Amino acid sequence: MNLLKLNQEILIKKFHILTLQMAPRARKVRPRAAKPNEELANILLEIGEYEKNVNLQPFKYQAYRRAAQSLSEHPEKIKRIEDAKALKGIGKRISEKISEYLKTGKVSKLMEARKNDKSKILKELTRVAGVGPSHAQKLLSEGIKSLEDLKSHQNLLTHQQIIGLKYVDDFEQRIPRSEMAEIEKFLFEKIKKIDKDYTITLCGSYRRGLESSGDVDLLITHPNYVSLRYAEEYRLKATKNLIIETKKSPIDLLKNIVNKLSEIGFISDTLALGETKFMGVCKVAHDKLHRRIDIRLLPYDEYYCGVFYMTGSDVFNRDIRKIAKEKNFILNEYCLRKLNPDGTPGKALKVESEEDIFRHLGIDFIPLEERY
DNA sequence: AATAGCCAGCG
DNA sequence: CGCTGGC
Repeated sequence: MNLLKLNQEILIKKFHILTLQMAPRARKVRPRAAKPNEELANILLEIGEYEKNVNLQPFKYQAYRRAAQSLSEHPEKIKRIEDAKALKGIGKRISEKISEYLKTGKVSKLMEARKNDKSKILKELTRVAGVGPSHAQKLLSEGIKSLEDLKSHQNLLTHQQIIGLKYVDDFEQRIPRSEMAEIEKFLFEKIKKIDKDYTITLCGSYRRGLESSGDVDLLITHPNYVSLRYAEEYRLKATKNLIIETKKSPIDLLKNIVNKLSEIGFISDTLALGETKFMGVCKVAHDKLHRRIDIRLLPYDEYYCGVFYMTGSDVFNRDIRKIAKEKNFILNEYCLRKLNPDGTPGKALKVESEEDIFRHLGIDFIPLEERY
């Protein structure tokens, strides 16, 4: 009996009942404070989008987003500029905008951006999935001014963008929780039929219990696929039954699923398909819209760090990673490691559930519904 | 200096 | 191959 087999059996036993990580019931009451600064926050967000899409300034966009986030979380209406400056993420330039807003009720930079034709067109073009600020500028320079123009000049688009254009309207619609649950059930049944050892988890806001989601984010794993780190630690050798990450043997674990889901008509389009990541389009029933779906294959030993990370929220992830750092751990998408006195990371800790992450960090488990 | 890494497409 | 863009 080799070590691998033993390990696998233990893991499989342990994981079997958890194979489908059921998402929690929807939040009953979302503890939602009033948002007295929402208008201001939205103005900043809009300026941020302008910086990103028109001025190609993604970092300014991030800065505006952070500021907007601070403001919308702040429970009291900002009346004086000093109150705003005290919030995190609000520095000199942004507080100037807030000052102007407090005095006049508007921000001239935004007013100019709104009446700027170029920015209107770029905003319209970037509605297409796969068209970012850079492509949008290029399209504009070739005379494309609207989605209508794009429809008649598809030769200017990549395959991804053609699909994005085809479904622009669908992709802008949120996915109701009930439909997410239907998708989850469907995927579970179909994937288990391919191979019962697959573990699958629908992550993102759905897993946190929100009433709607932007897209479908599915993580999958299989005991036959482990990380290189894990293989080295247990001195595992790749075999026909064990695939080790980064060993250049083709991994079919994802493709098998994608092929099957395409065959039965659930997946309608493929945007990108590699060995570990699929991006595409799905539709769960005729009366439903087309939805963006990502499927990621993770090594078995890294699964729960991945699930934790992909469940978010991103703000929550940042907070937890900070706590980890304070306690001399380093947490990322793949693993949790204790830092040595010299600051280098030690061996990956065993993480076989999300609870393990909290346990290692010495903090109480934070329920899915509370991960803002 | 800013999240990170996968995939497509291009030269 | 390495780079860029998008997500």
